Amino acid sequence: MAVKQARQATIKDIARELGLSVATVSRALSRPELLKPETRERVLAVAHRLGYQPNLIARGLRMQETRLIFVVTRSLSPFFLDVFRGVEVAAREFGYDVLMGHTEYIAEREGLFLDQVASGRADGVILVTSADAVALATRRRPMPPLVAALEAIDGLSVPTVCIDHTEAGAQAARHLIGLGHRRIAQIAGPGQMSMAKDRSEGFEREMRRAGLDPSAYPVLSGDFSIDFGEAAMRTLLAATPPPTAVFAANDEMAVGVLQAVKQARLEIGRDISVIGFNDQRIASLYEPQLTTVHVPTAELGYHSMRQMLRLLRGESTGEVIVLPTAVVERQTTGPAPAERPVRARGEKAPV
Amino acid sequence: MAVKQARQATIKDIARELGLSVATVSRALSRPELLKPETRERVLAVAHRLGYQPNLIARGLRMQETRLIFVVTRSLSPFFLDVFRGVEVAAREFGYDVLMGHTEYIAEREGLFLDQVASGRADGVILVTSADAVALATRRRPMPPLVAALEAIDGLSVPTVCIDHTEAGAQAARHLIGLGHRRIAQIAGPGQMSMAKDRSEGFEREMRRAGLDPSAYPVLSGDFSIDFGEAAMRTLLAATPPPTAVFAANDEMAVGVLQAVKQARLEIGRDISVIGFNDQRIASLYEPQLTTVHVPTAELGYHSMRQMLRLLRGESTGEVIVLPTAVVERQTTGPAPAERPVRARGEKAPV
DNA sequence: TTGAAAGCGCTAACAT
DNA sequence: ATGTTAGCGCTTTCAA
Repeated sequence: MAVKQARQATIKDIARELGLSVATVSRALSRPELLKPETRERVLAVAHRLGYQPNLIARGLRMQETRLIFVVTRSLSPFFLDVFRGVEVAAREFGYDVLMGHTEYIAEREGLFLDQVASGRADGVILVTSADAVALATRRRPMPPLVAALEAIDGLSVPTVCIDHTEAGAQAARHLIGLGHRRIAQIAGPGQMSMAKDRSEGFEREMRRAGLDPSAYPVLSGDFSIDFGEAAMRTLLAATPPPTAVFAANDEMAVGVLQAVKQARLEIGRDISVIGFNDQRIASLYEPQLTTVHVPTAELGYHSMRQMLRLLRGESTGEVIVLPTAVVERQTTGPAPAERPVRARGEKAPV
Repeated sequence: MAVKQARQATIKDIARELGLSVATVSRALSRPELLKPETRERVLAVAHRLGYQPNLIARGLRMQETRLIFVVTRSLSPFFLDVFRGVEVAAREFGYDVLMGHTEYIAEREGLFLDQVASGRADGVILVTSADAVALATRRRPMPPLVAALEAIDGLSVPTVCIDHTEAGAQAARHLIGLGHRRIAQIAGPGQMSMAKDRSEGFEREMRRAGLDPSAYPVLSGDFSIDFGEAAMRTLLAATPPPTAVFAANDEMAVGVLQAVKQARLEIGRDISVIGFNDQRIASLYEPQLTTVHVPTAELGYHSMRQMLRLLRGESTGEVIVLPTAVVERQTTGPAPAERPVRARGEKAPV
């Protein structure tokens, strides 16, 4: 007696089996208080026996909502994972599901995720760092619920949860300058990313304020990879005189810098100070432990989801939340080394 | 003239605008060859102008498929990310989408993802490491399309793409033994994870084969974290005599081991050899670079997705694909240190 | 080549 | 307290 049971049970199956209407079965599942307890029990029992699972597609079609949010990142680095975890916490609090997708730095794939929302697969997307606002907004009517995390999307006014990248860059500079460094180089992020530019600008602004020339060393623009950091540092080390301190726009590049410094047999934190950005796990894991600008990743995610929820309820528009950053001082930065005196501008050489 | 355009356009809107039936519009979009070219063009033009996006929910309801696959992992470690990337490659080749979710080691959350499939949100799930087969299979009728990646699911016969964890453990042991080590300790993975047990067993089997006692040192069962590895190693270092080589069941614990060795001011690769497992990025990044058992993560993902596709077409059942592993020798293992001679069993002491 | 109509599984008015 | 009915947006017979 091969019982054919290949199909998922539906409320119709349950209704038929009990001689009830589908409406009653639906109510038993979603608004049990409306039913006579006995009926409710009977329905639930059969539902359980049949292994019933509500068809969320059908429900979504009817309700016009999925209670699903997509988190879209550019890559799958551990950094974004931390943001995602924060999103999840908030999502779970409010009965939403979250799934993660990534674009591999292909700008148009951001749009594809938005289309998924337009297609009813999710209620909204949290975009952690966006590439191309113009392409995003164009040809998308209406614009699906969208919140920007980590950085604002240029030219697009959507709820945003970010950090002040400019100020964070300035913090890095102040740390180094406060330690007495004057020959300071920076390794920036990708030139097209506005958050990379902001960090860079904040950094340079602070250098100028301290009377230093931010272009004394070439500002190398990297791809956030360890390899790039290493190569860049080799270049910087070849300068005469070499810098005594380096700011790398993320921790991975900073690790590359450290590798190069080690290879050059210089002492980290003494001959050369290095500060990173993000405070990823590798920062405290690497040896020596990396001084870096802490970014509250999980909080970024958490508040992004909260904003999304508000947006979905029609409560919020274009609001910007800025989370604080701070330098975490560990082992890779120290006082500027004593040196044969280098003249500051306008200062006279001793006789 | 505030144009109200809050709703996504539907085929109905397009049909109305052109005085066509929804059927024709639908065909223009999905089976254009059936239409008079001119009509097709008109439909496409309006669709484009209205920013039309097909409602995948509705289509899914009708077609009973989503072309979406969930990849479910226990945690969001970089290791699983690599597997996910492999899945994506295969998915894209065949016009599927993939989204990633994780269970935070909560066994029942695996079931929730399966329920999502039963609920029509996705066509199947690729489970990268499963906790509880029994709970998984119970009360789920019919069983949604499922493939196991990385390890087989005990007691559940589903398509599987894995490595031979037992053999991989044996490879680690052979490497150490081949280097002349005889005082070898191991730090195993979580006791409930069968893949952890398998690695452990393979390792011990090989030790016995070489006449060594695998329980000479306590086998510590950890949670795959760096901290555990470090603590475990401190324990092992306190033994007299301490081991000259250690096998850690993943790279993170191995890194913890290395930290402890450094703190003890012993030389890695000379006083103590350490071998890890997985060959994650940190393995080649850490200093010194970690010798480890390479696991083909991306391939694991890629083939899992291929299996899923086959399963969805009704082509495959219970097939198991085993991918090869191999020791990658780097800097943390070396010849066993010369020592005051320790007698092998039955060997006479010199007079 | 196109249209009418049914139906995927569910929920919510609106009856009763 | 429960049933009837319409409809979410789409695809697909079946007819014309």
